[in-house]
Amino acid sequence: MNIFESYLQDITSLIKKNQKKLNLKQTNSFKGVNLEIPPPNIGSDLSCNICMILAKPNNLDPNNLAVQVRDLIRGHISDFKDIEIAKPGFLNINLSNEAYFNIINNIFLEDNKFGSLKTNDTYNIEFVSANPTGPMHIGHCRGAVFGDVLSNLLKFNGNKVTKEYYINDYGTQIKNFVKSVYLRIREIKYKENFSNEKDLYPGEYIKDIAKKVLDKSKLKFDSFEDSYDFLEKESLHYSMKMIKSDLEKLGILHDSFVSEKSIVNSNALQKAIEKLKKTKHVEEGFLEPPKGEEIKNWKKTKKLIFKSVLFGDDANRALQKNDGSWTYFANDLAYHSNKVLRKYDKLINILGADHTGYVKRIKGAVQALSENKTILECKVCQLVKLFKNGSPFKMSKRAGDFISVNDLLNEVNRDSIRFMMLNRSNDVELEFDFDKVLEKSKENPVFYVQYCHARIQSIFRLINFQVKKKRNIKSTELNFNKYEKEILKKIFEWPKIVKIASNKYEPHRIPFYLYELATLFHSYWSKGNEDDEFKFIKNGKAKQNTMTVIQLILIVLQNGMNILNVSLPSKM
RNA sequence: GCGCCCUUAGCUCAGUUGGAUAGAGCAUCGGUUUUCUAAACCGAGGGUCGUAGGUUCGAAUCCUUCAGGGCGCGCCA
Repeated sequence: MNIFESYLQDITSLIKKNQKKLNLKQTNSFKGVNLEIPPPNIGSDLSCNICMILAKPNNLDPNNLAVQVRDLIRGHISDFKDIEIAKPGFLNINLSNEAYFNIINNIFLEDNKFGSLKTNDTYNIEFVSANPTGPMHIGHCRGAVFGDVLSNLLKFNGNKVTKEYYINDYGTQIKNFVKSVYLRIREIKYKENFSNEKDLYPGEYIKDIAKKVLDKSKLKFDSFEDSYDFLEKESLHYSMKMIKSDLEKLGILHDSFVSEKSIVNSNALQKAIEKLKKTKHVEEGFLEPPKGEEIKNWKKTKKLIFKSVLFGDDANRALQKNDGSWTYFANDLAYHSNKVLRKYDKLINILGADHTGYVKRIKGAVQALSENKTILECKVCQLVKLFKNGSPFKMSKRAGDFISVNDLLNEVNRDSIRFMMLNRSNDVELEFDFDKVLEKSKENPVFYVQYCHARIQSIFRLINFQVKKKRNIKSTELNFNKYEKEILKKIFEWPKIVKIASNKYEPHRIPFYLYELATLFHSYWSKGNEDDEFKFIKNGKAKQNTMTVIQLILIVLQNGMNILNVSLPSKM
C-alpha cells in the first residue's frame, strides 16, 4: 500500500463530495496535488498542497480554503489525528496510532511485495548488445547493470520483462574480426607476422580465440576465403561465449539473443520497408552530405531513405549504401519491426553515450512501424571514466589495451561493481576509481548498506530471534521514539521511490534510497552508545518497538537489494 | 553549424515529476569505544544551485537568452 496515494484519494474524494460547500467551481484537475513527507523541521507526518493548487482557479484564498478543508477532514478521515495549517496553505497532518498500526501491519502482510506497483505490462529491454568482436569493457558494464536492475525493478512491479541482447554479427567489423583471428592462426601455425592493417583487432584475446579454433580443427587455413565460413562461426561462438561468461559473472542473464544476421536473412526488412513506403515514411531520394567532419567518398546518389526528420531528427537517414546494400540502420529498423510484431507494451533500449545521435531515428522508426502504438524509450548511459592511481585511465578496444569486465572482476567483487555502476544518475559521467573501490572501506557505499543488514542480523542472533513469515503488531505496542518514527517515515516512502524509479526508468534512485535508510539505522544504533535508553537489547531482550522497526528495515533492504541483485551478508 | 547530456559546498554527486531553512560522501577541524559489530556515530566550518530574464502563492526543478564542459553528427557498425 502506498499511503501517500490512498490518503490523497481520501482527501480528494472528500473535497469533491463537498464541492459546493467549499465554493469550488473547478475540481476536475488535481494535477500537481500531492501528499508527501515534509522537511524534518516541520515535524508533521504528512503534508498536502491541495489548497494552494485549488485556490487559484477558484479565486479563493488558499489559507481560508485550508481552514475549511481542515474542518471537513477532521470529522471524516479517522486516520488523521490532527491537522495544522502552515503559511501559504499547507495542510500538515499527523497520523493517529491506529493509522501507524494499519500501515505497519500492511507492510508485514505485503512483505516481499512491499513497494511493488502491481502493474502487469510486458516489456522488452534491449541492453549490452556489445559487438561480438571482443570481451566486454567497463563502459558496457554500466549499461549492463543499468538494464539488469531496471528489468528487476519492472519485474518487482509485476510486469513481464524480456531481457534482450542484439548480436551485431553482420557487416564489415565482423569480417575484420574474423580476419584478425585468421591472421593470428597463421601467426601461430606458420609463424607469419600479424598485419598492421588499420581496422584489424590486435588484442591478446584474439590469440586465445585463434588457439581454441586451432585445437578444434585440422584445417590448414591456406586461404582466408575458403576457411571464412568456418572461421566466422567459430570466432563468433567464442567471442559470444566470452561475453556471456562476463555477464554471468556480473549476475546478468539475458532471456533472448537476437542475431542481426538472422534478421538480415529473414524477410523482415522487405516487409518493413513495404509498410513504410505505404505510409510515406520511406521514399527514394537524395541526402545532403553530413554537417560534421567532411567525408571523402561522398556521392549524392538516389537511394531509399527513412524520413526521420518527421520525428525531430536532424536529417533523413539512408537505408541503402551507394552500392545498394543495406545500412546498419536498415537492419536495425528490421530488427525493431520484429520487436514491434512481438507486441510488447513497452520497448526500452539502453544505449551508450556514443549512440545519442541514434535515438531520434530509431524512436521514429518504431513510431512509424507501429503506427504510434508502441513506445520505444531510449536511456543513454554517459561514459565511465576510469581512474587508477589518481589519474585517468584511457582505453581503446582496437588497440587492445582496455580494462575488460573480466579484469575488473578479478579485482573487485560483483556486489561493489553493481552498486557502484548505479551510484550515479545515468545522465552524468561516472568516475570509477579503482583504488577507492578496492579499499573496501566506508567510501564504498555498498558496504555501508550491507553492514546495516549485518548489524540487524547480529541483533537477531543475540536474542535468538527467528523472523516469522506471518507477523503483526498490536496497537498497544505502538510507542515509537523519535528516531524510530524517523525511520518509519523513511520506510513509508519506499513505494514512492519505487514508483519514481520505475516511471522515469531511473534505477539509481534505489541505491541512493537504501544508503539513506542505512544512515538512519546506523545513527539510531549509535544512540545506544550515548544513552542506554536507546539500546536495542537490554538484559538479553529486545523491545517490541525496536524489533518492529528493524524488521521493517529488513523488508525494505531485502526488496531493494533484490532489485539490485546485490547480496546481503549476515555477518561481516 | 546542429542534436543530446551536464554545470548545486574545496572535490565527487543526490535532490520527491514546482513546495517550507537546498542535502549526502570525501577533504578540513574537533569529539565518541570497559557497554548490542567504531567497516560506525556526533558536532563545526563551507552555497549568488553557471549567467540574465520569464512563468506563479512558491523555481535548483518549467520556458527563453548567453557562457563553459562532455558525447555525437557515414553512404561505418
